[in-house]
Amino acid sequence: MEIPKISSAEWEVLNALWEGAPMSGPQVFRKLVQASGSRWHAKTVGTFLARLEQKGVLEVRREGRVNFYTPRFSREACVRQESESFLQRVFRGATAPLLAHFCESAELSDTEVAELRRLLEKRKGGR
Amino acid sequence: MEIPKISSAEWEVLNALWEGAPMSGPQVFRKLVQASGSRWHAKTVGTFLARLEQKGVLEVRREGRVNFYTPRFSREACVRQESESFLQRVFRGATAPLLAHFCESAELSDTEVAELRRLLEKRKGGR
DNA sequence: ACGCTTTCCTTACAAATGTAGGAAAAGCAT
DNA sequence: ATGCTTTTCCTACATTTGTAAGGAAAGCGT
Repeated sequence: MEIPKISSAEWEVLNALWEGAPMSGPQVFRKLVQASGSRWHAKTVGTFLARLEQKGVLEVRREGRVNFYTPRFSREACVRQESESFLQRVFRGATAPLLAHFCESAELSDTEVAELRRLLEKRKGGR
Repeated sequence: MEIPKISSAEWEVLNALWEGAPMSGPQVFRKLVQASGSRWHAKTVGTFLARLEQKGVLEVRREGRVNFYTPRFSREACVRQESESFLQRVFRGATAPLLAHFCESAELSDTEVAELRRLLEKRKGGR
């Protein structure tokens, strides 16, 4: 259940896979190009997929001569882990300043603001 | 004005320096031990300091045989840069889900909750 | 049956990162 | 003066990360 360290490039690959896994190498590659005009060569994406499998982050199912990859960990679990590490590293564990920072720097729609206020409301008085 | 990429270990060193720079190598080392029971050898901390200077992140003033280090960039500027990169990597640029995540996972005092609600309030209707 | 295309697997290599050790210089204690 | 201590500077080395190239195998078109 230990989630290995996921590098920056690997996050992009995973982000592609979390919407729409299982995907083959070329599918992931095309998705990355589509989604974010990926700067990587198809071969490079292949390397990332192989490494993620090595690390145990992806599961591979072979179909004919094609590999299909699926994340072994949920996006939520990975987000949780990475967020915790970010919180410690950059905000020394203090969540309130982190929230303040993103509240101030962000573009938020009125709807989003309302939603967040509701979330905070709920915690009122709860630990 | 370009802030170089700062690694995880380097962040810890910088965090020490931002409270109480300028500091000598040994001072930083002791602070890290004190503050977070640092796992690093004094030599290791020395390497980090040297690298940060190489990268142009720290300024050195020599006093006798001792080096005193000071960050060249404000904590705020570095936090801004790192936060942006985290936002893109993990939340694909969507601030609202990020806020929601930390709102839910955090321990927040009533005072902090109130403060944050005030921050959100202020943005109501503003971009 | 033969070559083109696709997909994978193996290997490569430079830069960044974590983790120090050893030597050198310089001051302190005696 | 001499040796112990402190602090820096240079060097080292394994691992991880970014970035692919080259060759192999297998299916497709003719």
